[in-house]
Amino acid sequence: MAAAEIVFAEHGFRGATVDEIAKRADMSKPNLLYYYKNKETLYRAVLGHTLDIWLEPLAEIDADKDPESEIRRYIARKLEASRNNPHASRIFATEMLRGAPVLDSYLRGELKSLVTEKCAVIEQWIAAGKLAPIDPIHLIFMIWATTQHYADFDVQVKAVWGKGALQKKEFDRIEEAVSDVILRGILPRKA
Amino acid sequence: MAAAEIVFAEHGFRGATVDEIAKRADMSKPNLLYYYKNKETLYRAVLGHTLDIWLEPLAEIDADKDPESEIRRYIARKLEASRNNPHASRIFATEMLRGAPVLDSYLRGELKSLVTEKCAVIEQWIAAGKLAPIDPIHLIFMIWATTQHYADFDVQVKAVWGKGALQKKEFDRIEEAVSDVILRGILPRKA
DNA sequence: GTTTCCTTTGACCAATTGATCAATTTCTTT
DNA sequence: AAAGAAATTGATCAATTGGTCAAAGGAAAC
Repeated sequence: MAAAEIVFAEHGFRGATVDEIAKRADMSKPNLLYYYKNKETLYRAVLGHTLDIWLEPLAEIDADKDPESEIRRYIARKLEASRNNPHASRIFATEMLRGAPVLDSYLRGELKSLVTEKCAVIEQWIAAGKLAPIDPIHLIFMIWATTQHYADFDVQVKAVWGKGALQKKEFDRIEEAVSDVILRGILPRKA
Repeated sequence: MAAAEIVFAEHGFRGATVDEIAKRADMSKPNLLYYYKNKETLYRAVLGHTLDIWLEPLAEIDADKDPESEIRRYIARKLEASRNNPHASRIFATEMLRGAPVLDSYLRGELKSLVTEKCAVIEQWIAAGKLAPIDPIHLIFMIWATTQHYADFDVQVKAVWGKGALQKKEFDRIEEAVSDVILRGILPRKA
């Protein structure tokens, strides 16, 4: 699974080869296909693991708590997930790039309902004057985009930022910078 | 080229097949290879086209003008590029995902210098009290991430937002939402 | 020790892949 | 219309692909 994650993340479903995955897992190709009957089964297994990581943090947002801490925590969690599991993030990206043939129903179903639900929470916060009047869905997209960027475009970030591998230290700076801009952007101005 | 863009965008370099590109361009495979001697040459040609679109908007940021209009315009331009050329955006993404073997030197060279230059501009604005003290590079990353998200994760956006194809109307709403949050996030508060 | 079941693999298969080539068609130039 | 250049393709190649299979290896049960 770990080997498959790496290869699928780098080359997408079609670009990945069963042989490369097998070699990376130090086993023969037939042996790999003994546990997963074909490439797609393996892909779906990996993708399933990916989804859990992806979905979890959003579900935790609590309407009863205060928006600043909730959103700050959400951004932190998302960045943490990107750091701890960059391959999962990238596999998700390749799946989206090819039009999400496998995840399509998940997107329209589970994910959409969860997002709708959390959008309502944000609207509630806005109505209570705790947030500036923004479009909730784009706020969510912004957080997704930004946090995933550091995993998916890791090479670009490293090259342009001039850092080597991004360590916890770098991610802490990222978290601070991202949270600050977004929260300043959505919290109502003091009277 | 247009056909190649589509196929490379969907499946990445390794996942794309010369045959599929040829068929999409209504020509035979040998005929395609008559103009581009191999798959990689074709890929590099497409990628070159991509880069122009990618780099251009950033270069336009002008230190002498006011940050609000400059950044608003940059976001608008980036979103426009994502809308007009979603495949370019996606090809760039697949290239990053596989570790940028082709673009690596570009990232460390041309792109890095341009970013460094524009970071200095932003620092200048901050020093002049025209912007809140933020980390310029993360602001740039945020803008890149967010604007590209709507092209690269198009399926996800459509599925979750519940829209069909994203038209100009949708992109106008996106532009407004994104610009508002980011600008509120970085402009200094009125005294 | 031997039988049974799970695991592993080398050899192999058909299909697909990127790429070549000779032969043909189409277009340009005269 | 003839000659030459450019464009196009069917046939073909070796290599790689996803996947199968029969046989061998290893661990647990008896």
